Amino acid sequence: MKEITQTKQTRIQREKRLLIQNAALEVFSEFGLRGATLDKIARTCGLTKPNILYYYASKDEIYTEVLKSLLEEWIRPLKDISEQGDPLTEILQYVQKKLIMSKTRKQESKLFATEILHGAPLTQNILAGSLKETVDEKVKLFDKWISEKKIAPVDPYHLIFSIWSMTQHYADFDIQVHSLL
Amino acid sequence: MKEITQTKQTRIQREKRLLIQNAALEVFSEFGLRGATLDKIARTCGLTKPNILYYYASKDEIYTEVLKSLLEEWIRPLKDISEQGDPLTEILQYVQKKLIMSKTRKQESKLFATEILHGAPLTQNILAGSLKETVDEKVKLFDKWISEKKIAPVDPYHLIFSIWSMTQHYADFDIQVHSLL
DNA sequence: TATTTTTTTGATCAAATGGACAATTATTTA
DNA sequence: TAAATAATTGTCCATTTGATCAAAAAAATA
Repeated sequence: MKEITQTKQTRIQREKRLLIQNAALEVFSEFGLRGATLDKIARTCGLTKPNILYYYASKDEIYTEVLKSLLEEWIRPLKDISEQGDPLTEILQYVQKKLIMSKTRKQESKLFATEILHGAPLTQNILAGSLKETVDEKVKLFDKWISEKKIAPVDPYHLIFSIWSMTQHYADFDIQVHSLL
Repeated sequence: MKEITQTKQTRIQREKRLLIQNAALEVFSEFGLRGATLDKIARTCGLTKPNILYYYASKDEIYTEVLKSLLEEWIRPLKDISEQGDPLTEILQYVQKKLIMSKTRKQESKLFATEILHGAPLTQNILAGSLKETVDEKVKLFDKWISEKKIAPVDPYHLIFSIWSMTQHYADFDIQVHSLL
């Protein structure tokens, strides 16, 4: 199991990697990248530290993987944005979906928030990397809407980014916001 | 300089402590509590590590101190809230002031954001500790307004907390929000 | 200026931590 | 079932890092 580029994963590999990812999400979201330790992750998922490093080359690789699947999940509802619909309605619908996700997935939300607060270099890498194709399609659509003056002229990446951060925020401070208004 | 409870500080102590605090704010806001190292703080302010530990007992103490002065600064405009004025107007005025602070003090803003994301146990300690008296007065006023049904029945601490987090958020995502709207 | 006090630093320590590796065990596959 | 492959773990290592301390240097004080 040296090559990650292997096409086939064994059953055990799938299971254990998922186990590690879940534990890592929990630990990273609570302690941050630097505060999280391999020992904590290991303890959380009931594996040994070397065993974890058998599945992932490094702590950073685990973090990247977790963040990647987080972004993949968050990008998924983006696909539903339709060129046919009204731009504002379509975007608001996406916001709505994202809002629900933020509420039900607090840990992911928190991890992402920490990430953007620290400059989010990793997020941008992933967006420009493995998720590029997925995002590019909608970015084009946003650009089209912009050129047609249907929405304000913003960097589409920033637009997606903003939606994420804003919905995340409302989710995090859900209770306070509600009790206030 | 063993006793921190000393009433008199020397000129050097005042200078160096401030120097350390500024460096610490910079490093903590960029790397977080656990990501920040004494070496980084030392390098940033041009002192040696043991020298820093001559002024502060521990890394945690530096962090607490930085957060404390941050909270002190943020609480200051709270005092201007007047019992005579209209509750909503008064609170909104405070929000306005806080918003300006968030914009001009990005580092503090970021540090606080990281803090609340991680549950903010330290913030609550400080609020309930050394800043208690300062806050208590306004908390009473909020409670009064609540009993008079002039504002919604919320925990006043939560109210202050909410204002901080919300204004901080708008400050952090200033550019995106502006380009969006 | 002599003495005392404060400040600074080089050397060092212990604990934590990411990671390596060989040996062992479990699982697949032929 | 035997051989090969995959998975697991105990042990160990190097580095980082928070913290200590005694000795030296600087500053304040008498």
